[in-house]
Amino acid sequence: MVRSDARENREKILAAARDLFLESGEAPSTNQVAQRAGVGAGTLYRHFPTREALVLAVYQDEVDRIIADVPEILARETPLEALRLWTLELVAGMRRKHGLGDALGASAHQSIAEQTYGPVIAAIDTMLDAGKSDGTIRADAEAGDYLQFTGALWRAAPGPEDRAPRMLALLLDALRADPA
Amino acid sequence: MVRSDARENREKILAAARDLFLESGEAPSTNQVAQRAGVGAGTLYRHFPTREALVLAVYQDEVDRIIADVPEILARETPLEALRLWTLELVAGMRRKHGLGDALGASAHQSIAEQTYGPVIAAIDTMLDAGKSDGTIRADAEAGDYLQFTGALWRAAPGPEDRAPRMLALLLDALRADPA
DNA sequence: ACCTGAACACCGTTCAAGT
DNA sequence: ACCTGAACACCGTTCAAGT
Repeated sequence: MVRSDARENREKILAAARDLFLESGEAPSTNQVAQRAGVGAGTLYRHFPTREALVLAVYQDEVDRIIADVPEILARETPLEALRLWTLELVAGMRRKHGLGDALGASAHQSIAEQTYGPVIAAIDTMLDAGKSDGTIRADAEAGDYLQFTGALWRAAPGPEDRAPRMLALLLDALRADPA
Repeated sequence: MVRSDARENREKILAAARDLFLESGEAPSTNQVAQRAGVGAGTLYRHFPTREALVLAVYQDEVDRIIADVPEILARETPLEALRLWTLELVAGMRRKHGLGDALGASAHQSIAEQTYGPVIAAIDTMLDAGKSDGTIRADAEAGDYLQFTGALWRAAPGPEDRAPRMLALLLDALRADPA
């Protein structure tokens, strides 16, 4: 049985992590998060056994929200255009949450990627398959490769000029089926 | 005047950082590096005022080595093929040094990217320009966008199967000039 | 059952004291 | 001029003691 105070604490911790990150743009320390949430450090570690688990939970939320948009976009746009619009959303979302994983280390990053991998791949596959069916997307396009490429898009810092839209156009050019 | 012991210490510290990283695959702490190099912590900070500066120095070495290969490759290969071979080298080099920057944080990552940016862009431009001149590479190809995309290649973990060669082929397809 | 918060081992960095 | 290494403030994580 989960006590209601435990459930509330979990939410308070997640909210504190999100808020602190939004305020500073830097990944907050676990002790900072616990203090902001008004709980002891041990309580944080009861709910999230490791810093990685806490960051993962925040990411998962964002990714779920973005994935949920796919059916609607695909219903009203052509497959390639749906892919373009959705990818811009993904890029914006990843940029929002990015710094969170900064203090994490390679293996932690990888396990986070693995946890969120399946659903995102499924979302991309939905759009790729639609394009392969109507002949607008080349048949050998791979969702895994595509996802990997999107990483390059949100890492392109939008300084004076955002490279992402132009890079995305180039990438979609590569995916377009030959008119042959 | 730089004393010879100071010059030697600089080299010892860099070598220690490289060795420790090679052994563990994880970014070593500055105190670990100082101990391995056989110098005090303060000496390390005299030569590299910040952890970031130390990591940057190790990266710079690797990048310089890779850039130096461009003229030779371009002399014996077609521009697109030179770009392909050189990019595979870059991917291998980046994968070798990657974990080093793990503990660094977004702003440090960015300043490292900026420091190494110019020479790498120049190297890519050499190859792109060669291809634009002979009409094999589309005229609107951008070195900055290309470099950004290569980040997605070396981040593609070579697990059971390395995605990088196939992703690179797709990317080069996009750069190829229309036969129109 | 769940919580608190002092404590642990470690981190990057500093600085007084030495040569 | 350059070096050493103890010390500082902080980190992620643990665990005895409380309710």
